[in-house]
Amino acid sequence: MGHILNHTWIDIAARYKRMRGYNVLLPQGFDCHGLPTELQVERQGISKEDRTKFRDACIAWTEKSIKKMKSQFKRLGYSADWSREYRTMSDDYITKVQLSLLKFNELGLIYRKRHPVHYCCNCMTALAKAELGYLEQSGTLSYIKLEIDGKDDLVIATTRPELMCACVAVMVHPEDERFHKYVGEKVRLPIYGREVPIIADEEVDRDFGTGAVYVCTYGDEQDLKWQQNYSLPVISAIDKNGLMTEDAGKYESLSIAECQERIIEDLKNCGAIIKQESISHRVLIHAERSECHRPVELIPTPQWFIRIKDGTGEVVKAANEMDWYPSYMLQRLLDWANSLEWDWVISRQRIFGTPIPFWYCSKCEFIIAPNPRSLPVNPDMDEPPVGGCPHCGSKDILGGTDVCDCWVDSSISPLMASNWMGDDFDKLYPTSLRPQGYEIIRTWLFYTIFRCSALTGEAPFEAVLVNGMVQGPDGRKMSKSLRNVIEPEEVVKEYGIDPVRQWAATASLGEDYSFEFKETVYGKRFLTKMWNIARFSILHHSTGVPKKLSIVDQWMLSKLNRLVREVTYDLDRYEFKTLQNIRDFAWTDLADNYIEMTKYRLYGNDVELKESAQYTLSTVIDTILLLLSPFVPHFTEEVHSCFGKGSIHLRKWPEVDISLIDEDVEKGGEQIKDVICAIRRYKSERGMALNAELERIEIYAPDISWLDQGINDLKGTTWARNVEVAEGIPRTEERIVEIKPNLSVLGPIFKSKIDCVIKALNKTQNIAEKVEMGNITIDLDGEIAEIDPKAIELQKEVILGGEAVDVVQVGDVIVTISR
RNA sequence: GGGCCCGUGGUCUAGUUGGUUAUGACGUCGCCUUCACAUGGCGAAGAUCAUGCGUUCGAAUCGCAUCGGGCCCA
Repeated sequence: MGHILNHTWIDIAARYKRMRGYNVLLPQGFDCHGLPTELQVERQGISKEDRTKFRDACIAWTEKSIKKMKSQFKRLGYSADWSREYRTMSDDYITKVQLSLLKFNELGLIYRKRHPVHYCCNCMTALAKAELGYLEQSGTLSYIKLEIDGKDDLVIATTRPELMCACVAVMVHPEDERFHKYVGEKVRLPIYGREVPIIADEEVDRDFGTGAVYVCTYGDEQDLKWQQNYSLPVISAIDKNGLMTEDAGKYESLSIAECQERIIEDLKNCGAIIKQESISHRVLIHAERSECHRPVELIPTPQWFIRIKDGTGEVVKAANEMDWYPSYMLQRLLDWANSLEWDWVISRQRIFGTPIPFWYCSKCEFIIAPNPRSLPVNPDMDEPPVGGCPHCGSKDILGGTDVCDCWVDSSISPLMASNWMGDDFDKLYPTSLRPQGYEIIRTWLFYTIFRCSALTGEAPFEAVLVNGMVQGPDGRKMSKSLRNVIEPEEVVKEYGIDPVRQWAATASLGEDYSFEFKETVYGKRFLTKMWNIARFSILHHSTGVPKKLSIVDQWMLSKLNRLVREVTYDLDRYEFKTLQNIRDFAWTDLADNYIEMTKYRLYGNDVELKESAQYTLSTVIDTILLLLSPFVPHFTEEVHSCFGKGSIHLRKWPEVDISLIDEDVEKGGEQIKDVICAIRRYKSERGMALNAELERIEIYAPDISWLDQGINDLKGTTWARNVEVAEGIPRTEERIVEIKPNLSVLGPIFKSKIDCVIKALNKTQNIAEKVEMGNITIDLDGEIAEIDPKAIELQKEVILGGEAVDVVQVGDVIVTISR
């Protein structure tokens, strides 16, 4: 459903822009590489031993998924330029990704360095964060005494004494008075005899253990952070087989558990352990998407990096120059960019991905890039591009099995969509609009702006459109365990795709949105209603231009043009929920009011009146279909074909005719409509048929100029034999029940005295007369104040004057009805 | 712990340059076969606008705090 939301939005935008005369390129590609696919293939029982076979299985699985997604997009009516479809696993795409990395290397933005990865020694594999989980376990917390200068000592608490050999510092809290005097000193490690510094840092938890903690490379991610922040050395205690390294000294080659047992014994023997207690703590394990559930180690391994930290300034500048919908989403990117602490680790120890296209010298670590003409390359299989290291001459040139983080692929997709290195690139780049879920602003969007700007000198898009997450009908995140997952297929099967598109259109920018069946129910009902409106219109369709339009026609056309103006304004801002304005107009203004008010003309014999109604109705339905066509393309195409005008999707967006928008006309039409509605309601309340005849209605209003023009409409629509319109009030009495001061006018004038003003107005005698005379003065504790009569509205109540008529009141219009 | 966002009738939702009676849908209830439409029409009930304090003549709307939820990050 997330894809449906996102793709409906961009499709509406594309269709709208095409109608506005733009030559739109709507590309679609598929991001193929990544962990989920590998896990799917593993689940099929295909082993990673044979990397080529495993990769082929991933490709096959992905092709199947793409086929399914593509058919979903096509069913949606997604108007992509399929001839430009790209797939990140294709040779062509891989070539461009590798080329982009070659260029980054020329710019000096690529480097190789040891960096810890989460590693499962049981499965012998590096893990992504998505595969990790925490397990609450009981363990032993050991209090270990460390000597300072041979005279004083400091006690730390740890659950991992076996990592002692990798200890590079001891941390305390800067405000912890117990340790003030030690900060800057060094402690000596027992058994190893090495000295490490004592450092103060605010992130130390003073309440845990003794308030002093040792940093090992690496016990956990906090250790990593401290190691980086204080540029501490890195010592590896554990190898990929889960055995202690030579740095562990006499414990070398022992397993982690054996080492722990032995070192505790040795520490006890030398008196370094002063206390042990059992605690419950969280242990990082290989938990998600796996049955392994064994603890995970952080093991320093050579990784490839892109130097990104120094480039954040340019990303911030580019982001600031883009249009953001909604605007506040820019803040997320800026916040992330400005708080970036590390460079981007782009290598992954996986199989299904773009190979890192570099070799390196085993002696001097010099990075060796292939000739761009030889791309795509796979350093795992291909011969190195040189016989010896250009830097030190060593013949020992190594490739590797690392592949790229999948964001490396997708972060050049705007270049791929714009045919990078191709002949029309300058015409297509930068792209206009990027749709995006808010959850990957800090990854995809950030990397994309950075990479594309670095490669072309220009930001990849002019505007960013951010959507929220789709939630289940219960308002919670869709998840299999909550059993609230809705598949698009089941919804489409029941309601059709256009109601689903309507659901997507009414979501707010950047906000989470629940999928609800009632929305598609409403969407489908609207289409049924619209279908019937269209059917009615076809019966009365005419292409003739009338000599004269009635007040009701002018009212309708004014409201129609106002609608076109509003919808155009909204769509220019990607406010797709403006669909609701179109639906309200079609249902209420057009179907309930205009059509009902014109039936008497359409079925009548007066040719002139009939022609003007036919013309107006035809114009309105045609315009509404155009406005709806980006939202419900299948439905509008079908209806449009019934009018015999070819494809609606080749037509232009309606122009606003400002000359037809007239506030006075609208007020007049509204008054006629309100009277008619009141009489329909009157009939309904009394159980009368709407086409029941009435003997006579008399309409009284302060200003009858508009009602006078609508007298035929009033008569024809209410089925009254006689209609009279008169100024003033009928032979009834009216009483003022309430004075309604306009606070938005009087408030700013009188401010805190407004309460006194209202009281004084309520006390004023003959207020109705004074309002009509245009002269109101009130006494505010001796101070005389003048009030503008326009700021006062009188609420009147009509009292029957003894005659056998019913009275209906609409605003300041009074209608008497004789049955 | 940090950043951003959200909290409006039973459910979902519109509305934030402060201003008169808070929008609509779904659901509920009542009435109506009417010449496009019963997949419809007309009407009714239903809201302490999360809570508290503040700014203001006036707060769903602005500020602060609290509670609850989401996403990303640590």
